[in-house]
Amino acid sequence: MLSSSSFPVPPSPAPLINRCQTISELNQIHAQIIKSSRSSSHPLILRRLVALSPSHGFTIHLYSRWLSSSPHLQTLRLSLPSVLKSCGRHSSVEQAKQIHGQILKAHFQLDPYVSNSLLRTYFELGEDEIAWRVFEKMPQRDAVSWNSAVSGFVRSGHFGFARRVFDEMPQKDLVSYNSMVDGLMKWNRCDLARELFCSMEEKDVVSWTTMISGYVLNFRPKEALEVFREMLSSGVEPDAAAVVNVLAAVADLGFPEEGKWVHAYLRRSNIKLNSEVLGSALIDMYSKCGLVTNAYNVFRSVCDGRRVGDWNSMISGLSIHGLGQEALEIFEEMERNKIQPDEITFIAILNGCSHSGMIEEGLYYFKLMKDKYQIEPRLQHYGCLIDLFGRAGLIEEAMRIIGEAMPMEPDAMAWKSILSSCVKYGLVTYGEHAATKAIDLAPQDSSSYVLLSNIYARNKQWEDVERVRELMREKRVQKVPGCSTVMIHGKVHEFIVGKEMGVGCREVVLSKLEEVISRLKMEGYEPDVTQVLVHVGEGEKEGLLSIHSEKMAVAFGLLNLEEGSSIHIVKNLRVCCDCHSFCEVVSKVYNYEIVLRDQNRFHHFKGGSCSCKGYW
DNA sequence: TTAGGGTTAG
Repeated sequence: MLSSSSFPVPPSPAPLINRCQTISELNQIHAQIIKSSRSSSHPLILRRLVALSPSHGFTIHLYSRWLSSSPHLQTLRLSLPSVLKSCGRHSSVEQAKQIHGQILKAHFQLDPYVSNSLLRTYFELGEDEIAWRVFEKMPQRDAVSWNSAVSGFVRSGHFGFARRVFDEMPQKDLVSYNSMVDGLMKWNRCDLARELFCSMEEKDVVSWTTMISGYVLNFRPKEALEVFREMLSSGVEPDAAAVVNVLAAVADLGFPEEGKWVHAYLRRSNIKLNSEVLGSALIDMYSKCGLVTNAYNVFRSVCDGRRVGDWNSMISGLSIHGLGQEALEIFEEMERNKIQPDEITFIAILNGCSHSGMIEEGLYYFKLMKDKYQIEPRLQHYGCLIDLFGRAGLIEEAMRIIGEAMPMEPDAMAWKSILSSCVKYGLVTYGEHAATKAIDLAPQDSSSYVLLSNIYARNKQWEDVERVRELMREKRVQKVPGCSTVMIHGKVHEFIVGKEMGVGCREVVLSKLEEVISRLKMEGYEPDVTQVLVHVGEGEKEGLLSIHSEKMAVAFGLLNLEEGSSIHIVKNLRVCCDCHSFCEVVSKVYNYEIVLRDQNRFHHFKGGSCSCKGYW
């Protein structure tokens, strides 16, 4: 450790302060500054302190100490934004109000620089009404004040107010437009956002990134990529934030071609690859596109092993590929390297355990999280435990988590997790109970109804199946149609249940499928006709089942790709049992590898078996 | 330097 005397304070200590990476480094410089009684450096110290995000208590302590030494007004003025920022970040409403009082006492409310910080802090604390009063009472509003009000209301979800402030603004600049476009996107109004964006005379990298992230947010990754291409041709150079969003769009789509191109673009660009979150975005993109080896290579080469997010992305990537053991090894390496795991790390770990059927390990890490790392398990962690037991068929243990172990009320997701395990193991009574709870909590979510009706159908309770259908009609719940996409020679083809394909395409695909199914039957494949929502004649049912979107995608792949190659499919819902065994047999009989990403995870079918080993 | 876009999550 360096002694404080080895840090002579230069004429301007700013560069030294900003270079501090740890609180103790900062403390040493602080000691020097106090000795040289250069109190004008206090605001810089405070700003760096907040950037290093220590405890809020420490920030307040330091600030109060300065306050009691009656600093110059200018010193106080420059310190206020940092202290307020800390209050906002640590949800300290009372402290913020106290500082508000001090501001009024010193008449700083006349100063937009100070009032704007106050405004932002109240929005961040969820105190919209106070924020609005501060805004209304401001004797002088500058561009920052107006823009803070717009973005404050956008963030808090009061879009109506954001629009009003935006419309009333005396002068709009780029920041105002970008905030408004962002608000429209967050409010799911892609069309209006696009319109406003197009009307802008000047667009900077933030404007383009706002559009890209907005489309990603609204589950429209294709449009996000189109905007990125437009951006490149318009001559605006992307930065790290832009690329992170583009990678998120590629990860959503699930086909790596575009992602590889973005990665190559990054290497050529001036963007620093190991900066901030780019590494974890790349890892995530490769894992979600099925290339977990590429993800691993990025993790080893691009990332420096210091950011918890990189580790989390890697663990989560291995987990969704069913590589639970490998995920645990990465976690152990993380512990050896003294990287502090966070709550996301444990969600990824627990998810990995549940996708690999590792019950003992899952329970061990759940305990480790609480005991060693003092991370209080949240709803999501309990959800993972429920999933862990449920997937393994241990429904009673899963129910015990809900009934006894967790201190909070289960959400719809927890009940749906129980429900889908009941479908898998044919447990009608538990399934009915879980479905009732899930529907209660999320009445518009069609999946609970569909799962319940599948349990009944499997048990041949056709009247109950009809009852569920009636309930759906009553509540106007629309079933989400299954959709599978497959990439053939660089072009994405989409198959949606109940939606017409291109002219002639349907006939070709269906006749191929028919041929495939009859060949598979000779190899022992028996279509499982129980997972159909509608009760119809046996022959008809088989027909309905055969058009699940992933089957069409497989048939299309067989038609267009050479034997021995890999068919890469992305599906929006969870794969059903029948399609799962269909893919298994296809991979053996036809000698194709099938890589299928469903709603939850990856299935790699090869030589008649699947990497998920039945855990999905 | 008080205002706008940023990864990992059952």
